[in-house]
Amino acid sequence: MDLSLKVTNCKECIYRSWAFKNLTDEELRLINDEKIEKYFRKGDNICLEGEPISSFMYLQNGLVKLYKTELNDREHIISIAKPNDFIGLLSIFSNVTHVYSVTAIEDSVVCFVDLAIIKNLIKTNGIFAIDFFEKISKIADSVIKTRVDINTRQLRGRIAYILLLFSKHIYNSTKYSLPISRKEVAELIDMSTENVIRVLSEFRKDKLIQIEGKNIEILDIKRLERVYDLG
Amino acid sequence: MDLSLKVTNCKECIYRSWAFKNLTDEELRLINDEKIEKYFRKGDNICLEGEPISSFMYLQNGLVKLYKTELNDREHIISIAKPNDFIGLLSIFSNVTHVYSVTAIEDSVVCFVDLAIIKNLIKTNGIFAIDFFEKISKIADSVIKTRVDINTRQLRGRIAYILLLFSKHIYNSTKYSLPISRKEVAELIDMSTENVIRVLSEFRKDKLIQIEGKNIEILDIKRLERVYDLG
DNA sequence: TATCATTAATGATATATATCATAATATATA
DNA sequence: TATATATTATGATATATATCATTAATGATA
Repeated sequence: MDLSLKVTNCKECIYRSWAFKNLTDEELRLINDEKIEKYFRKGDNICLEGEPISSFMYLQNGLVKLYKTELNDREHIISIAKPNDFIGLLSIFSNVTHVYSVTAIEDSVVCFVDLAIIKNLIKTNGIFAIDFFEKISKIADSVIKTRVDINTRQLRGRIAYILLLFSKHIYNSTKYSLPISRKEVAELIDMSTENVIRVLSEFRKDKLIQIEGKNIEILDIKRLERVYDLG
Repeated sequence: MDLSLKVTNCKECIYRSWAFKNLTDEELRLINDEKIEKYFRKGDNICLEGEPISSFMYLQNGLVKLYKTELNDREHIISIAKPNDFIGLLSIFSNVTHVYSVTAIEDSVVCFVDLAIIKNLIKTNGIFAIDFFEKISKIADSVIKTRVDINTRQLRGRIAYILLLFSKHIYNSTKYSLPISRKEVAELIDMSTENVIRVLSEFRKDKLIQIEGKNIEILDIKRLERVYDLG
């Protein structure tokens, strides 16, 4: 799909029903007129840590990573956002500058809506406000849960977690192409790149998965889930 | 202080100016009439994972821990909440049951306000809605940041982090009584109890801190910060 | 006060994980 | 296409951390 050819009208956006369902036609037209839809190639930066926040960002298509650059300029991935996620997490309310950087890990489409418009909708449309916060809270809550789930497990449990995450929550299939490198997996679950590779090889030898480069196929999801549960 | 003798009027509550500043007298009276102020002794449960959420909970006084019980029924502490924090984090918008358990680690006072009242204020008072989310977002954001900061460091850096956290963000002093056991510190930063004790002893030998049971005094905060920065 | 249970402390050992080294493969770039 | 660069892969080794064992200290309870 050549994303650069597609322009979406908010009214017809398949995600509208979820995030922006409680808007009047008038309010929706306002967003549609003001929104900017941008296309990013894999590897493109969407925003950088420290830059001022001016827009509410909504991932319409693709996949992006949210990450921080540590003191030793190692990168640390906080989470992977999928279509329908709000990319800026809660920072848009709690900060004036971006707390994380965001980069496309697949070709992606991001909708930018001026923050002032969103804030004004929250002020003037109470039903929208409640729905909006419900949505944004779920995403933030799941980021916290993910961090805890990862931290309380060791290598094998963490790798199992990641494999299941992509399978269940992102691609909805036991067969997919891993969108990030082994190094990025390491940055996401706080382990060394070598050990990510090693554990993946172990899983292959154990017939839990099949690997060919980026292509992953989960062969025994029940056993993989048990590896995750055991930590 | 015998907390059980004190009852606070919302209008005079010292925290009101921050969280509930944009309410009319009428709205404030509604909260004041409906709120329930409960007193908890150290060790008392305030809410348990899985229980239905019916109130918005606000820590007026004391200190509490938010934690999850893992499969192996080890407890894992997500964060420590201090006066002025919203205890339920974002779950009140994203869930119908509590995602974490909350227990007092010092004698504490919690205000319970019926969720329906808060949600109604969000719907009808736009300025309040914005302020409220700003506040709640900051707390959730800082929980995420803390988790990342801890996970990207190893033992010495993590212990330094905890010592500095209590000093800077909770007690505002380099000398304080640690409100949690070594075991709970371990549950908060994902390391073994023995190693928590060991690293604390190391820090004592290095003249970074002085310890007498629960009493901690940071002797060289600059060096302790460097230990944290180095990871 | 005596007794029990919990917490703190420390050493020895086992295990988990990171780092270093090297090679093979894949991917980008000129 | 050739060359450089990054990624994947695996083994050997060093380091970090957990676990086990034991004792001391502290706090709770009768």
